[in-house]
Amino acid sequence: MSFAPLDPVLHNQLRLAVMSLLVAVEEGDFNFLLEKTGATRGNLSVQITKLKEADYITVKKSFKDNYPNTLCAISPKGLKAFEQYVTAIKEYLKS
Amino acid sequence: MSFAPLDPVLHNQLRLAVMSLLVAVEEGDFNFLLEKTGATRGNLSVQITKLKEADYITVKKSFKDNYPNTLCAISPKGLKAFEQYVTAIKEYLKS
DNA sequence: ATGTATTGTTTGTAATATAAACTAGTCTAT
DNA sequence: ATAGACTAGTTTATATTACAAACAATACAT
Repeated sequence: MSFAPLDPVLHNQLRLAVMSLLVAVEEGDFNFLLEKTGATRGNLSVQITKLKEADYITVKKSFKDNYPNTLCAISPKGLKAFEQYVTAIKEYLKS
Repeated sequence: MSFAPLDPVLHNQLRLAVMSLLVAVEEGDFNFLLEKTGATRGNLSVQITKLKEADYITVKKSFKDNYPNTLCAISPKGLKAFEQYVTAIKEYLKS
């Protein structure tokens, strides 16, 4: 292979967008991610779960102004994976 | 959306690799792509078909040394799509 | 108490990815 | 000439994935 494999967890539009946002802000809640990504809630919920299962993000559930609030933050493992993904896909992009 | 949508035809590891190769070489046959990508023949066949159906590549079938030979080349539409994909995904990568 | 809004989760369907199995033909050695 | 191995792909079957619609649980408003 001339091409490094692309982490399947990250090679998804919405999950990659979420990770990109979390790398930048360090912490973001469900609505922040919802708004920034433009995703549906259902899809976002699923992809957050997948990122959490991969230990790429941490998810803290609490209440904010009486409403449930889901806080996401990137994990060290997630940051590393993101950086590796960036390196890997750049290989594909340089034409 | 802060993030431009990613062309689903290109947001696939093998198809992206094929396009990346074809952008560089302008013309490549099945075995060239097979070797460079490390894909299985079955998978490569399917993805070449999809790229052709999207009019991102042209496919010319002929015979070379008595064996069937499938020559792929990027199309103007494909080149444009590839460049747009590159632009779009870079948005996700700059953390 | 009834309706509407908020914040998510679960489920159902359709699309996708991939390797294994298959097809069609060619070369080699006997 | 034919059996066996090889080349060059294609088709298929299965498993996974993506995503939106439907659902749930609570909160707020009238």
